[in-house]
Amino acid sequence: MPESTGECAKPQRRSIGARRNPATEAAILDAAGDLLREKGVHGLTMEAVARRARAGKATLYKWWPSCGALLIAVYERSKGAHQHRDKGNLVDTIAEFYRFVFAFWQTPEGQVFRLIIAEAQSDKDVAEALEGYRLERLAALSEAVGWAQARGELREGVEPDALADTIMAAAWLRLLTDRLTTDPHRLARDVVSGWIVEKQ
Amino acid sequence: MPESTGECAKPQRRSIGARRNPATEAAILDAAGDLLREKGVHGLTMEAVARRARAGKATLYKWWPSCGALLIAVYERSKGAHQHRDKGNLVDTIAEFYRFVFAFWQTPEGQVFRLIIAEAQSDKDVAEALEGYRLERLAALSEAVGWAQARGELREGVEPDALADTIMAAAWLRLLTDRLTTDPHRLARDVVSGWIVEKQ
DNA sequence: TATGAAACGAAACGCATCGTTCCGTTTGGA
DNA sequence: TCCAAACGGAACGATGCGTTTCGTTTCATA
Repeated sequence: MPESTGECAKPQRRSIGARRNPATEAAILDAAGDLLREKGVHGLTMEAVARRARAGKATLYKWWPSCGALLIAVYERSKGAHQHRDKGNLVDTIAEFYRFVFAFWQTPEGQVFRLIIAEAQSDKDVAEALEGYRLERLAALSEAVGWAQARGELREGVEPDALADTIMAAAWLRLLTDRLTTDPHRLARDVVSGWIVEKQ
Repeated sequence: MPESTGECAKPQRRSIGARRNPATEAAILDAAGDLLREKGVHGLTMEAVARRARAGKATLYKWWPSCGALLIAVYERSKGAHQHRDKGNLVDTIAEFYRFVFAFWQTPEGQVFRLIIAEAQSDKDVAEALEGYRLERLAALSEAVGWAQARGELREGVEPDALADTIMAAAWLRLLTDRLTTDPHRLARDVVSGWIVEKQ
């Protein structure tokens, strides 16, 4: 008895002429995302994605040359970009940031991010995409730190970029070592409060 | 023409009776390490290791049930454990720590560590081994921070464990984002100096 | 001294995925 | 009108997977 290949009830797509079919792209990314959530990284194979999306493997390889490219595309579709808001003091601002990313990273969509980091350690293309995303988020975080600095909240000589790097490092370590249940506010205090000017 | 399978000139080993052959273990770990260095993670397959070590796959699977287990074993053989030494002040102590790990992580042996972190994101056994190692190193680092605290160097309320976590996070982030050339002393200052009591 | 147990290399098994290559169909754009 | 490009589908050989079987070697036990 042939094994079920998952949901294939969708009406089969066809070429819509000499141009890319958006429905195909969507179907493939949907399939890839589902497979990731259901079976983890090792379930994300080109074969399985093609089967599930009812797409030809040639089509898959044309647009996403590798498994890593597919991984990136899946993440790009669902990545959450935290909009930093100044909570009046740095600790609360960073705590809010930690609260957001920890919550997001615990969702099926967010779980993909840790796989991206992992894949980046051996896939140059993924590493490049990750680096771009990291710098983008670092800039946003650094800006938030800058608000505190402008307010005179920070000790002299503190560089927002360096502090933002440290803040981000703490978040990544929690993600990679399965500690996303860390209390966000306490972590923010442990990482940041040393750089705040002492109250008189 | 049959393709060369690498160095197989070694005299073939045999059973030495009803006990594990140390030469076999060494040959396999050597082969695994070489493959890792030469071809990266994707070059580390059970097939290739067995071929290179002139070992049976059954032997391989008996002692290392998975690729992850092999990865751990390779790392365990060569892992460097930094012996923290108090340099008189925390920044210098941590700078020395960063200097050591960055240098080690840039060696072929040390490069394996980033692969371990990557593998741990999808392999439970590797994650467990990594967590053990992390806690061990965290304890050592925390102890070094404790020296500074005992000396009265730290601001009140600083918890050595939390600070050590932050220090380690900064190191991991540099490893995972290819920034091991970061200046160790400057990084130590950026991460740690906020927690030092202000000089009068 | 005889026998069983365990480790070893080697070969083969069926299965899955790889990345590529064809094919026939569909349809937009020149 | 016709070429070009995208599409699904099927097949290709190659490779790794994890397991099994075989014949061997030698230690440990009886």
